[in-house]
Formats: sequence, C-alpha cells, structure tokens
Amino acid sequence: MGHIDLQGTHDYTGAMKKSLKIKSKDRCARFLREHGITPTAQRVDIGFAVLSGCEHLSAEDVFDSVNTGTGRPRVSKATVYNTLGLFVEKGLIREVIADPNKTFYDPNTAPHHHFYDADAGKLVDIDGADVKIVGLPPLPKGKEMAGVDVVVRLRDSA
Amino acid sequence: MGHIDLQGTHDYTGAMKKSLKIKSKDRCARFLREHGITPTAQRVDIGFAVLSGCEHLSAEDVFDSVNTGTGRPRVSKATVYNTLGLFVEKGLIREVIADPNKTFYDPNTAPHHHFYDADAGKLVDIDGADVKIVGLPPLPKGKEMAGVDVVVRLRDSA
DNA sequence: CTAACTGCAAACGTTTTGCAACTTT
DNA sequence: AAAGTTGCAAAACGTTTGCAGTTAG
Repeated sequence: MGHIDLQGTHDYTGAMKKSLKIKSKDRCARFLREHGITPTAQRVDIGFAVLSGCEHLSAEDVFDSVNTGTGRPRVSKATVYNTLGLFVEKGLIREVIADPNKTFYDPNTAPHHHFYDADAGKLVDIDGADVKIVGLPPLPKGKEMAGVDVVVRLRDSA
Repeated sequence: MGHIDLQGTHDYTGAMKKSLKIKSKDRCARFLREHGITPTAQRVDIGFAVLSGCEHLSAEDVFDSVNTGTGRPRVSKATVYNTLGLFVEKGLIREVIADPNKTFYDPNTAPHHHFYDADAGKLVDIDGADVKIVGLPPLPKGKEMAGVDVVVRLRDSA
C-alpha cells in the first residue's frame, strides 16, 4: 500500500501546452506541422476548434463547430473522427472517458482530472498538480501505469 | 484545497454485499425479491451471471453467459439490457465507465476503484477503503458529489 | 384477470471502414 | 506521378424502444 504521486508520474512538458493556446489558424497550422501532421484545411479547422479554447468537446461538437458559419469548406464526420484520432495518437489532445455515450477531447494534455456534470453533459477541469491519490495497491505484475483518470461525478445538491 | 476521504463519503452497507455472493439461483431469486424485483426466470439467470462472481461483465458477456449451455430459456438482448439497467437502478450492481466502447457491470457496490487493462479489456478491483484522494478543489456551487471514479490505466511494462 | 414482463425487430447514436476522387509535394 | 488526404455512403458497433404476445401474482 504505497501512495502514488501523480506529479511524479508525468513530465510537465504537457503543462506548457495548456497555456500554449492556439489563437489563430496560421498558428494552428504551424503547431500541426511541428507535430508531424500535414496541415490540410480541414485539419486546421478541426485543430482550431479543439485547441483554441479550453473546453471539452465531443466529436459531434467539433463537427458542428467546424461546419457552422458561412464560407467554410465542408468537413465530413469521417474526417472529424479520423482527425481527432490522429491528434490523440500524436499527443496533441487527450480522450476523456466520462460518459458511456460519447468521448470528450481535451486540449489540456497535462495531468489533471475532471468534474463531470452528467445532467449538463459538461466536464470541468481539476488541476492535477495538487491532487494526490494515496493508498493505491501495487500494480499487477508486468504492467505499468499508462495513466490515471479521476472523474468526480456531480449532481445538483438537494 | 481540501481533501476528500472516500471512506467518509459513502456508507459501508455496500461493502457487505461484496461478500454476500449469490451462490445459487434460489438464493438469487430471494435476493431479487428482497430488492423489490420480481424474480422471473430471465432475471434470475441474469442476476446469477452477474452476481455470483466478482468479475466485471459487459452486457455482451452477460448475454453470452446466459445463452450458452443447453436447456436454458433464451434471453434476448433487450431483456439483458433492460434487466441490467433495472439492477443498476435498484442498486444491486454498479456501472463502470472505463472503456468508451462498452459499459461494465460490477457486482461490488462498495466504494472502490479499478485498474483497467485496455489491451485485455479487463477490469481489476482496487479496494476503496484505503484509497484517499487528496487535494481536490471544492465542488462547484450548487453541486454535490454523486461519486468518484478512479481508473488506473495499465499497459504492458516495457 | 390484470399488470408486469419478454422477445423480436427496428430504430438509434456514435464511431469505423472501403473506396473513388482529390489534393499536396 | 506518387503519396497522402478527403468525402461519401455504408456498415458496424452497443444500446434503446415500440409493440404484440406471454407470464406472474
């Protein structure tokens, strides 16, 4: 019965990305290229949608966001899903599994956790720096930790 | 920045259910009745599948489990899903959200957490009694905690 | 007998896939 | 031209729902 210091299990290069908000499409294109992703128009739009804010968007949200407004080139659902998957694979964003019905994508790749308000379908960040999980048993043999997700489920107080 | 003692947030009546393993169908029927559920043949089969072990089964697992073997009455998928939902609602089992592709059902309703081996698709219990989460921020106003899920994701160590 | 329960099939929402057309280099 | 990317439509999941028929109390 040791304890696990979440700070110790991750490097904090990710924490920098948190503040590195993408504020223009140009900047987004550069960011993609830096991560080995060819910045096509669709990818830039998707990247901008998911990386410019600090919200937690579902694929559906991204699809809507990218396809509302006037002059934009149309982005298909397939491309949204494929691209979000690519971004996760390349470490630009993170999947958050809090609701069985949909996956959220989180532009904050630093170690942190979430409040989840199931009624509203909204995730709220919990800064990971101060959170410690104490009393975890040792990991099963031959396994290492790939990540720790803490989801605090919320309901309206009575 | 307080800390949250998981022991303090739940009563431990649930912990008794953990040891209360259902070892026969008769016993299962009684158990269902005690929880206000009419014990039909299908519900008893489903209950037995999910309550007699300490495994974490998906709906698909339960469906297979209930429909393999020789003489059993057939149980439809709809009934499996509806019945598992009913069991959750009545507090006999708990949903575990660890994989975006399927929901697991956990016969252990005591507060506890999970290792998740995504490669194998297997959940392993972490006893909740000793685990504390330290450093969580205060809850958003007007909200109370409905539950805390900790999922430690595992991968094969290098 | 009545209310509750079940099965089927169809509908659903999310995510994935096959492939032809189109960019990009 | 070769390689990579996109869109569409269709399929593939897991899950839910409507309804006619069956079963429990």
